Amino acid sequence: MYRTHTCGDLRISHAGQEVTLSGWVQRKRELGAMTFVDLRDRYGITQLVVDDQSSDDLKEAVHQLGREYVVQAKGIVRERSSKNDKIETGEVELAVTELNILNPAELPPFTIEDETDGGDDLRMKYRYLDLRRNPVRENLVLRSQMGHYTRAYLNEQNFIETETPVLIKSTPEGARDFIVPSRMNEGQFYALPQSPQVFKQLLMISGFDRYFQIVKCFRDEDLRADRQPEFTQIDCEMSFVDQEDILNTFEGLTRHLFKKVKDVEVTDFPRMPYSEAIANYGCDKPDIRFEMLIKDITALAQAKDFKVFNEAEFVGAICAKGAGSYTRKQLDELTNFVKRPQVGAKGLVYVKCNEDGTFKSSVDKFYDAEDLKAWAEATGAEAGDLILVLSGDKNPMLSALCDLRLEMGDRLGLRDKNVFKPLWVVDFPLLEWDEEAKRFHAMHHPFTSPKKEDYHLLESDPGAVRANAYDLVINGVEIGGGSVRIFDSELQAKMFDLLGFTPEEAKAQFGFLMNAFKYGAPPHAGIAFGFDRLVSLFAGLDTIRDVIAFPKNNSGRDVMIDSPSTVAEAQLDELNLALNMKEEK
RNA sequence: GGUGGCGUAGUUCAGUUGGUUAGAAUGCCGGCCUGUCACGCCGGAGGUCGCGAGUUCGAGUCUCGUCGUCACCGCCA
Repeated sequence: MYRTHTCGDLRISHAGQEVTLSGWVQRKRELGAMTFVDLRDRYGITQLVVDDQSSDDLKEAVHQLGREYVVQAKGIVRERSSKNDKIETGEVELAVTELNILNPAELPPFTIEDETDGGDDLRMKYRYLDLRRNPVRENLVLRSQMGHYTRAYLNEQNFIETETPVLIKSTPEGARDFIVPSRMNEGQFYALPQSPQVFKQLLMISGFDRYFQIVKCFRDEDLRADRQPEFTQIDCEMSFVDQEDILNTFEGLTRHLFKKVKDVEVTDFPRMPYSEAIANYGCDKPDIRFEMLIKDITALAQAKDFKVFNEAEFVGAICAKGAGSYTRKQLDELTNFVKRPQVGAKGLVYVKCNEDGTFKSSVDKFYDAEDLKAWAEATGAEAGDLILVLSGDKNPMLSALCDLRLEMGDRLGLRDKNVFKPLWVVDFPLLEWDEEAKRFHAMHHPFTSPKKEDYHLLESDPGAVRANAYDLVINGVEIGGGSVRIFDSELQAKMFDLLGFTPEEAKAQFGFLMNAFKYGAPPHAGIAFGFDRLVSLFAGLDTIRDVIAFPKNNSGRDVMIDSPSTVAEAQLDELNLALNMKEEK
C-alpha cells in the first residue's frame, strides 16, 4: 500500500497514528539537526520531520531529497510544537520512521508554485508540470464539477446523452473543416465535426425528444485567447418546443451551475433584440454589467460647421461617468486607443462636463455651450462626466464605440469579475451578405428557421428577414447560441436556394437530412454552450487555455508533443496522398 | 493574410545617448544552523543578450530580415 492517507487528510485527531503518505517534495528546510519536508499531492501539503533521533540512514535519505522527488513516508502523526495556520494540515506533522524515494526528479524548469515563475512558453512545453500547480489544477477541477452538474441537471430534465460520430462529412457552409483521409476509400476524406448539428436534428426525427452531449467540436480557423481548434460544447436539442422553452430550460441550467458551483444566485435573464444590441452597444454580445450606452448624435453634431462631423455618415457618443477630470495624457491614451488599426477610428472628440456646469471640449471652436449641453442631454452626461465622440461610417464606428466602451468600462472598474450579468440576444438576422462571395450565407447555420412574420420578406428582401435564433451572453462573452430549426423539407429547400445552392448541390450535401424530414420530423430547436468559455468565465479568466488540460498555442501547435508534424512517406503512400507544398519565394 | 508587444543567467526581470569585465532577485550547488514553514547566515557556480546580416572604431542597445511567443484585425454556419 503506497499510502493510508493523502497529504490533505491529517488533522490533530490523527495524532499518535502510524500512517503512510506518498507525494512530491514541494520544499525542504534543513536546520542542521532536523529537516522539514513539505510533501505535496493534489489534496494538500503535509510536513514531514526527520530529527536528531532519527537513524543515520534516514538522515542521509532526507538529505538526498530534491524538489519534485516522488517519495513515500511512513511515520507517526504528532502535534506540532509550532503550528502553521496557513495550511489545513498545519496542526500536525509526520515524524518519519521510514522514507522511500519512489522516483528521483530532475530539477523542473520552473518551480511548482501558485505564483509561477515560468512564462507561457515553458508552461506549455512542460504542461504536465504546470498542471501540478494549484491554480491550474483548480481550473480543471472546476471544469470537472461543471461537467458533472451539467449532466446531473440535464439528466434530471429527461435529456438523453448520446454520442455522435467524429468522422463525418465535409460541408461547404461555415468554418473550415479539419479533414481526415480514408485509407479504405481512396481519394476520399472524412471531416471532423464543427458541431454535431445534423446528427442532433436526426435524433429528434428519431424521437429522442431531448438530447444532450458534452462534446468536442473542431474548426480550422485562426485562434484567439477564447478560441481553440478543438473545443467543447454542451450540445442540446429538444423536440416539440419553441424558442421560449429553450430559453427557459437553459436559463435553468445556467442558474443551476451558478448556484451549485459558485453559490451565486443569478436571477435576471433579460432579452434584447439583435438590432437593439447593435444600436446601443455596437456589438451582438453586449456586456451589460454597466450602462454607458452608445447614443446617435449625428443630427446634433451636424448642426454646425465642423467638417469632420458633417461629412460623416454617423456621429456616436458615449458618456463615461466620473471621467470628466481626465488629464490630457489620459485623453491622448484614449485617442491612441481608438486610432489603433484594430479599432479603426480616425480620431476622438471629447467633451468634459465641468463641475461648474461649463464644458471643455476638443471642438470648442465649432460648438458653443448650448450645443454641447444638447450633447450632454442626449448622452445623459452630468457634471463630472466625460463624453467621447467618434464619427465615420456607421457600422465601423459602432464597432469602434463598442471597443471604446469596453475600454472605459475597464478603466472605470465597471467590469467586476465577481458580478455576472446574463443576457439573451434574440432576433438575429437570418442571413448575412458575403461581399467576397457575392451571396448570402446563414448567420447561424442553414437549418435556422426564419421568423414567421418575416416570411413575406424571403423573396423581396432576404437580408431583412429575422431568424428564430438566440445567443446567451454573459458579461460580454458569447457563451452559447442556438435556434429553432426548420423542420419542413420545402422551407429547407427554399433556404438552400437563398444560400445559393442548386437543388443538386443541396441534395448532395444535405440530401440525407431533407429525406429524413419527409418521414415525420417534429418541430425542434436547440442550443449549444461553449463549455470552455463558460468554465473560464466561472474561473474569472480571459483565456480558455487554462481550463483545458492540454491546449494549443496561438498557431494551433501543441508545443509539448510538437504537433502537428510531418508523417512518414509510407503513411502518405498508404493513403494515396502526395504533398504539393508551395515553393518558397 | 495583416497590425502591434515581447525575446538578456534555470526562472522573473533591470540594463542610461551606442562605450571598460552584462547586473538584481529568485532558483541551483557546498557549508553552518534543533521548530522551520517564502527558514536564516556564509560561500560558489551559472550568459550563443533568440538567430542571421548590416551600420559603426565599437552593438544587449540602432537598421533590415528571420524564428519563437502573446494580443488583436481579417476569419470563426
